Amino acid sequence: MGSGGGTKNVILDAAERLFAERGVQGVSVRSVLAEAGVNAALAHYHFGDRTGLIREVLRRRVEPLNEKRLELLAAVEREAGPGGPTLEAGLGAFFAPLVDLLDEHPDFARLLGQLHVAADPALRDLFFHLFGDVVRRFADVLKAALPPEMSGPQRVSRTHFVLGAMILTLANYDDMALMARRRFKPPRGEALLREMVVFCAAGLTAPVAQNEGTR
Amino acid sequence: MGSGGGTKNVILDAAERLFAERGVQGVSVRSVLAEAGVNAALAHYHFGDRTGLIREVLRRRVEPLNEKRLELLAAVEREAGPGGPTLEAGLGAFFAPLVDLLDEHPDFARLLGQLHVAADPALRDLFFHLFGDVVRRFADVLKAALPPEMSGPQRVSRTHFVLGAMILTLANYDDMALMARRRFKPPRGEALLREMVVFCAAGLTAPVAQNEGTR
DNA sequence: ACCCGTGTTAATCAATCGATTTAATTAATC
DNA sequence: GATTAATTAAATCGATTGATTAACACGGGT
Repeated sequence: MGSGGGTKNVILDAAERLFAERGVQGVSVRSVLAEAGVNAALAHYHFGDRTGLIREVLRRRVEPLNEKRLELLAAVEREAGPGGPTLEAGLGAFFAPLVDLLDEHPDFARLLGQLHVAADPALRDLFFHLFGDVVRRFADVLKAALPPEMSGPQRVSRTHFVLGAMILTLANYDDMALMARRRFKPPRGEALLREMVVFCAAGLTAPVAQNEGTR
Repeated sequence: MGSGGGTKNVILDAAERLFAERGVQGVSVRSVLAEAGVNAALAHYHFGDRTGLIREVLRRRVEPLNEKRLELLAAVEREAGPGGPTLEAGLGAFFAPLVDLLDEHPDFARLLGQLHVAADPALRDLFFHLFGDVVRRFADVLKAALPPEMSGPQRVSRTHFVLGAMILTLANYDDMALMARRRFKPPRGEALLREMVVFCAAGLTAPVAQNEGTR
C-alpha cells in the first residue's frame, strides 16, 4: 500500500490516508502519528512542523506526477506535425498520469481533488506553487490546438470546465455512481481516460452561440 | 450584503463569509461569533451546537435554490414536447439558479463548491441529504434527453464530468483567469450560463470511441 | 405590579491542539 | 570498545477548542 519502509514513509502514508478521509484541516498531527503507530514527537523531528508534513505529503507524489506529464507532452509534441499536437493528444498527456494515480494511489487522488478547491489560503498557495508551471505549459498547448477564432475569455472558461471535470473525477470517483439508482461499475484506466478526453475535447470545440433560449 | 437584521442572521452571515474564506473545518465557532461581533454563547443558544450552525448556514440558501431549480424544471417540462425537455433546456434549469447564486451570494457559492468535494464524512452526509433528491430528478431528465444507445456507465461518467465543471465554477470562479498570463474578465450571468450549457451539452452528446490513440 | 420567556453577557469546564523538552535507545564511526 | 550522532520514547508546555453554566436585562401579557 505505502511506499516502502522507513519511519518517514510510514508517517506520510498515514497522513495521506487520513487527509483523504477527513480533509487536511480535519486531521491533527497527533492522529496521523497514532495512525502510523509511531511516537508523537516524530513529526516535529522529521518535518519540522505541521506545514512541513503537509508539504512533504504533497511533494512526494506531485513531483513524479509533473515529470510524467511533461514526458508525455514531449512525446506527443515529438510525434506531432508543425501545428503542434492535436487536442486529444494534449488532453491525453495531461490526464493519463492522473488516471494512473487514481489506480495506484486513490487516497492521494482524492486529496488532490480536495486541494484544488480548498479554501485555506496557505494550502492554496502551496498548491498553485506545485502545479502552476505545468498547468500553464498545457494551457499553451491547448490554445494552439483550439480554433484560432475562439476568444480568450471563452478559452479560459472552457479550460476551467475541463479542470473541473478532472478534479471531481479525482476527488469523488468512487462515489461517482452513488446518485444513480442502479449501481454501475465506473470505468478505470484506459477506458476512463478515453471518456475524459472525448468529453473534454467535444466541450472545448463546441460551436459558440448556437442556442439562445437557455433561460 | 447579509440577509436582514437579527442576531441569527448576523451570525449566519459571518459564518458564511468565514467558511468560504478558510474552509468549514478551518473556522472555529468562536471566530464566527467574534466576526459577527456578538457574545460567545449565542451560537449554542440559537443553533445548539457547531453542527447545527453549519446546517443552518446551508439550509438557509439551499432550500430556495432547490425550489428555484424545480420551478425552472417544471417550466421547461411544461413547454417541452412529449419527449421531454431538450438537453440544453434541462441543463439550463439546473445551472441558472447557481449562476444567480454566484452573483448574489458569491461567498456561499464558493462554500457550496468546496462542500461538493469535502472529505469530512459528516459534511458529506449533510450535503448529499440536501441535494440528493433534486440531483436525481435532473439525472432522469438528462437520461431522457440523451441518445438511448448511450450505456449506463457512460452516462454516469459524463454526468459526473458535468457536475465537476459546475462545481469548480462555483468554488473557484474568481480565480478562473488567474492561470492565464493575460487577465480576462470572466463572463457573468447570462453569458456564463450559456458557456456552461454549450460546453456540457457538447460533452454529453459527443460520439463515442472515435479516437483510440489517446495514450 | 408581577411574572415569564426571550435574548444576552461573562466566566469557566474538560479535552485537544501544535510544539517542545528531556531522557532512553539504537546505529555508525573511529 | 568508546565516542558520537541519529532516532525513538515519554512527559509536558501554553493556547485554543466546543460546550455549558449562572446571572442579568428587558419587554409583553395577565
